[in-house]
Amino acid sequence: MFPGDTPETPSNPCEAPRCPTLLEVLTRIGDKWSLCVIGRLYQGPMRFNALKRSIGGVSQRMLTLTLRGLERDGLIQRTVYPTNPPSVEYQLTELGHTLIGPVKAIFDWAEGHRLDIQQARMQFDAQQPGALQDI
Amino acid sequence: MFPGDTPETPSNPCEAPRCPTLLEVLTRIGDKWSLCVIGRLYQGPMRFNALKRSIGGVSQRMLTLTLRGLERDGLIQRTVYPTNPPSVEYQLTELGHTLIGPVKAIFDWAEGHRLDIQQARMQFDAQQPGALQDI
DNA sequence: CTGTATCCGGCGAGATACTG
DNA sequence: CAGTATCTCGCCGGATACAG
Repeated sequence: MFPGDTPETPSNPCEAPRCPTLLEVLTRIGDKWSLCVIGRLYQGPMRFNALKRSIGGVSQRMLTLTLRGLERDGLIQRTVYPTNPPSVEYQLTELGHTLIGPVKAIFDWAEGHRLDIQQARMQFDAQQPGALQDI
Repeated sequence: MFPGDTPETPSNPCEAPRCPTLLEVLTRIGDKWSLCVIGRLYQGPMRFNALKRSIGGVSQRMLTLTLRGLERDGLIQRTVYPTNPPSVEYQLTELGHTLIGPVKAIFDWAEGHRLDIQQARMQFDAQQPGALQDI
């Protein structure tokens, strides 16, 4: 990516540019809908429109793209039943299940420190002269 | 956010829409540069241009925006030394340090399963008829 | 050195219509 | 039901110029 970069193993857990994998994973699960999908499928297999209704607010297009991305990374499995009309079922793969733990760690951190973050934001915003109130 | 939504505590670790905090955190650390910054500051305080050079490939504008976002959330602290020319130092706050653990969990997962993901992608891409090779 | 201000191109994402 | 195709628009982010 950068000229002269050597693919050394990162000694730092956050050596992001040297480790595109982490960035890709975070980009995948950090987007608006992937976590919603994983959360829903965590409870069991689901069909396309059931997912769409369950999540709410997601467009057909974005749900399709999200599902394709997760499927491509091997996190969910897509099964087509050749009924009429056709039905398609999505479920977490084994790999997808292993992601739950780390995500939960982030989740717990976010829950545990949400007040700290809220307070930090309010304090920060209060110190800014003008042009704020985006939340 | 959605009509009829009740602010119940999520029993599912990934109930994202009900828990905007998680989404916000992931959006923050999931963006292209925040993790790079956190990774660099993990090793100690750093000045603006040192960060810029160290990360490489980041524009002044994006680095500034990234730092502002992290500062606003209370993850890093900005200290101005009134020298001439002025120097500004950034460092992780205590809150910022607590984020390292969960991020490392994701990092370890990404490292541990990168081959699985790579293989899943290749397999997925190989099954697609035409129009691929985006990597 | 450490930013802010401005311009602008590209793509992310919603809305809509159409297909098997 | 489960998608694909197309259009459109907003905003993200790079480049550049300027300021304290």
